[in-house]
Amino acid sequence: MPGPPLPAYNPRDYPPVAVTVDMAVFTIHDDTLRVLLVERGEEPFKGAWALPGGFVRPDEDLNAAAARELREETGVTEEDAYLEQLRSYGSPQRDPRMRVITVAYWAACPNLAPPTGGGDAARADLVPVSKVEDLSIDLAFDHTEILGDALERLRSKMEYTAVGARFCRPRFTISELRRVYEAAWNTTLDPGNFQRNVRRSSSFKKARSGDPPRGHRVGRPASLWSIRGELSSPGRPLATRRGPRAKNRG
Amino acid sequence: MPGPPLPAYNPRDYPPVAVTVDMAVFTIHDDTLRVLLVERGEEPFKGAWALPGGFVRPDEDLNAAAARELREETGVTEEDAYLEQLRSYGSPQRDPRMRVITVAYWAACPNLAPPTGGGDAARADLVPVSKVEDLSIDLAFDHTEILGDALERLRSKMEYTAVGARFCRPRFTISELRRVYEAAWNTTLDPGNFQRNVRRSSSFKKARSGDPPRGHRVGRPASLWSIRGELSSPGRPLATRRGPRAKNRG
DNA sequence: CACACTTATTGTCACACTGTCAATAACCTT
DNA sequence: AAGGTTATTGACAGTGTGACAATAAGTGTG
Repeated sequence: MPGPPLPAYNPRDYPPVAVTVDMAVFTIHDDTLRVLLVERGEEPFKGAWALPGGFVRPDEDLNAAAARELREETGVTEEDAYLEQLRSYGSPQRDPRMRVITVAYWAACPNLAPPTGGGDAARADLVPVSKVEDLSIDLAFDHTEILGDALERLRSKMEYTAVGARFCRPRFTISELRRVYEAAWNTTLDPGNFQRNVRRSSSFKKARSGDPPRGHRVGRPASLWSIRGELSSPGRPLATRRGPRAKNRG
Repeated sequence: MPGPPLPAYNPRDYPPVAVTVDMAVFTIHDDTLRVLLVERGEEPFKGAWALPGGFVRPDEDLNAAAARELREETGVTEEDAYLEQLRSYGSPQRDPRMRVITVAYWAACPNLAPPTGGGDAARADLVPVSKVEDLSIDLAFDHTEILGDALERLRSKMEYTAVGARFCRPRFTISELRRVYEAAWNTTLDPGNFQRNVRRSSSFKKARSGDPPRGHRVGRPASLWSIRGELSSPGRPLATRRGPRAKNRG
């Protein structure tokens, strides 16, 4: 927009910095909140699990880089998932090779399929987040911290937005949604109260009809719901998170 | 931590990227939420207002860079203010000179003094955020967007943390705190209800005694309060934000 | 000093929202 | 048709909230 010719910066005037994007891709599998991890093939941290990520390309927007990583790693397009920037991490020693500043993103994907080990040389897996939270698995670089921050953001965002529904397919039952919350918060929620809150929330609407939700068909069939508009809408919480591990019933 | 020698990256293998820190420094002055802006002395956007900021130094952590900028611009040390990373902005064209990725921070400062125009060549001022929100002032680069995001974060964080108190001195009256909320949310809050909520919140405690709060002494003198522990504590909201501009009374 | 005025603080009250738990509905299996 | 399972709706007590009234404790004035 500005008119006059600009003095170009000489890149060598500035210390070399690399900028990467790292992604915490979450999904619910087997009623468990999981994150996609890849095994590092090279030093440093060769053999350790890490969040998928890569360099931001010269003319690529940060969101575009994150969306590209998500697509490359999972095949999931930006349409089908919820993608949000978390924050950046830039401790001078976080990568022993050079100064690397990483912009962390997190994503919520509907029922992601566990990666087939066959494809790449790089192993990838959907790991229950509890394995990282209880330190059974130690991630490369500062990825344990990043994942912790991403989890905190995910869980808290589920309290006051409808983002939890992005773990479900476009049409879902209220029970499916409740199980998402139970998995993410590692808790148990009262079905009646949850039903009441979803029904009252302006973020959801009952689907006109729709396919019956497949699966083991037992009990009264549930009606299908979908997200109304953009999920940014606040509204009341669908449930309140007590402690990270509190149980209501059972 | 890893043992084997590492292949050093050749910086020239990666496109030149500069990493900066930009700060939205907020304070309350004249019962108005204001942000510190500086006037640009060079192209691009010469003469336009911009958020203060600068390059991240080679061996400097991001938070350290933000704290340094805060100190350089305001003299306020990290101790006296609340400082938090917002997010990063990296659109390829956001700076016409070269690829610049900026990590945005925001800060809440207690009663910052308006900069004395005398010192630097660079002019600086505490501008009411409304001037930027209603587009009376157009900021350089993508700083209008950054400031908008920072405002949203500040306002929403005030809902469920005690961060508003960081705009006050260590000891403050409940009314002072209420006026902070009223300025930040551009609204009016019921003094009785606000009092009740502060009293019930675990984030505050009544100061043993303390100096009387100076100023125009009229009306019943108020008792002094301070923050208890770290303000991250959730607790109930001190007030609920209706619309960005809703009024309760008056 | 009593009075008017201002801000702080405490109470009241109706109403909305929440969690607990019971009752009904609708389907599947035997 | 009976029993089992999940979905959905209700009933109820307890708690938090907004609106607003009442009281407390100063300041400044005639």
